[in-house]
Amino acid sequence: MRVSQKTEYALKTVLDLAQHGDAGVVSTAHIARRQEIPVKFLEQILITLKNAGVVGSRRGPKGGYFLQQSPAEITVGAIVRLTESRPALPNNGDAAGEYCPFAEMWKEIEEHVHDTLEGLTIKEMCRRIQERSGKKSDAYVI
Amino acid sequence: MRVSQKTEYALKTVLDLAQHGDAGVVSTAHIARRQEIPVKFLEQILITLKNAGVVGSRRGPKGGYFLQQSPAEITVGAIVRLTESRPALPNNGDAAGEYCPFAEMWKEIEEHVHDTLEGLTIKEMCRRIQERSGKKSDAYVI
DNA sequence: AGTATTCCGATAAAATTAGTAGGGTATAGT
DNA sequence: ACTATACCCTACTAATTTTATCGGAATACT
Repeated sequence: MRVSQKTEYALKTVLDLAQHGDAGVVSTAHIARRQEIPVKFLEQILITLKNAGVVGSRRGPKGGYFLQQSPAEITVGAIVRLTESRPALPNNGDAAGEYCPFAEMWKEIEEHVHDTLEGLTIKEMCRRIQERSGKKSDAYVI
Repeated sequence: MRVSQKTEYALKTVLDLAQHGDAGVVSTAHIARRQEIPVKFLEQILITLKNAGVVGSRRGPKGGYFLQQSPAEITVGAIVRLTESRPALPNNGDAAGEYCPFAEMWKEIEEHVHDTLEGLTIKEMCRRIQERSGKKSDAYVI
């Protein structure tokens, strides 16, 4: 039961764009350096995100990527669904007409995970970072 | 985000023992046939279960496996933990001192999944099967 | 023109999962 | 004691998935 590196990268990428995309676009190279993602791998991920309409792009010098939806609209679930394409949990259906109680169990868990991820937005993630850094500052101030 | 076939097999195996182990032991061959699990793969799984103390065994003719704990004591989580050994979710910790809000998110989800699986026993799974087959019977009776 | 950057397809390497092979070991029944 | 049965164990192989890498084409800015 695992989440792929690709998904983790995709999330960090969108978060990076939300945090550093204020003034225009952000280049692949910048994201890669900050989030420690292999450049070529990141390119693929960005293309995926672009095809899904999450980000937009501008080519050529001074080019780069930017969020095409607001951080408040982009849910974590939406990103995860893009990169975690395969059937999340065993759809080991009721083989041979047999009822399998585990299938039901997995389904319930899957739904809960889905709802949780769908309830978390990139904006919320940014807020949590703010919150954390805020607390840090307080400690220093005192 | 997936659960391995091995885990699914292990769960079905324990369930099979709970359902067919009333009168002594159940052989690998029987479990394999009923649950459609490759025999040699099943052997490995049973050894894992045995080493964990979930099942016991008797060798020789008329030998086989049996539950060493009561179905009410065996939780689904206990089985899953045996076969799903690797770190469940990316412990992509706070690399370079950076705070990562996703780590926290995954942790919360992981805990919920853990609690859910830990709250479900094999006995409960058996009950659900009973319940389901009971409803079926009712339909016929009427 | 020259350069920076996104775009795209193919391929390769690594890791994990799923399954096989083949023999070893204990035990029940004869 | 012999033999058949079934557990026990280690190693290996095959398939799949994940994680990249490579090389270049398209595009846009200066």
